[in-house]
Amino acid sequence: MLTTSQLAHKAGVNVETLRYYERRGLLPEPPRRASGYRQYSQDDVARLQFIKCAKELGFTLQEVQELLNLRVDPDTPCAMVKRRADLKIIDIEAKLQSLKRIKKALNKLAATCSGRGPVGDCPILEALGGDGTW
Amino acid sequence: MLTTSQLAHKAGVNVETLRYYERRGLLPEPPRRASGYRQYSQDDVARLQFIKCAKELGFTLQEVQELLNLRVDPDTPCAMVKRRADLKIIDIEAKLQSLKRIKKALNKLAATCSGRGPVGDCPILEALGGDGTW
DNA sequence: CTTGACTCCGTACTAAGGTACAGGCTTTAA
DNA sequence: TTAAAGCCTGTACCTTAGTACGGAGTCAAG
Repeated sequence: MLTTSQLAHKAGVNVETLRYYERRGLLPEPPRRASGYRQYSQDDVARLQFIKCAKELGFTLQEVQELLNLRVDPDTPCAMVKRRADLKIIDIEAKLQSLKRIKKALNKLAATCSGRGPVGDCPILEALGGDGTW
Repeated sequence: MLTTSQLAHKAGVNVETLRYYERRGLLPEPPRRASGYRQYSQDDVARLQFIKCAKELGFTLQEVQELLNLRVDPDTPCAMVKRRADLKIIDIEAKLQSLKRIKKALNKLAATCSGRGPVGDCPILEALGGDGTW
């Protein structure tokens, strides 16, 4: 069992952030001691790490919540859960493509750099291919 | 040559956002007509699309700016540019791994769903592998 | 040559995601 | 057993990334 500050430390977030996430519904309300102190589990650490990670990938807290809530339960028919998951996958696939493209562009830039070739005003945009179709 | 609103429309952003990005230094100050009206080029469209895209991948405007400013010029030695580019690449590589992991987890969830197997409280976290090591 | 749409600038406001108190109980280690 | 450290709630504040005005000048179609 972890205290608030222990969880915050393990997950690398601020103590206040925990309460904020709880209010937002991203963290389930943990059991309390008689004194009212919160008692967290290891699962909460994993959950927080997932949240942090997803946030860094550009998901809003709203979206993170949707990901965490994707579950098969009696109230949401199976097909609907699957459909939602599939939509998220498409979303993620698009992100993957964009990231790969930027990575490629950076590699190209690094290569150009070593090669001492002439470079324009904004190599990163040029390296992405000047067609401008994002 | 594009007017402010034409550029905004093409790039799918608000007119005010253009001025904001200019203030922040994300968009170069465009040439002006005698009247003071801004004159944008196609390059600006590409630049904006890149900004939009990078933002959706979780980069802050600050980071986007750093990406756009990665260039080989007399004031920044070649090796330094390369080093910065390489750091960004590492950053992006980490994002790619995380995204792939989430995608995999979603696929697993979708499969579980079809299979009608029993699921725990938070399938997405379970699908990620309960080790909690992010 | 006017009238409605567009643009300018400066400033103020918003929304999301936290962060920081204040005041008051608990725990714990000396 | 008491003082420091930790935790509780509620509320206020902060930063980032825009958005929305207001008042004034500009453009272009009729």
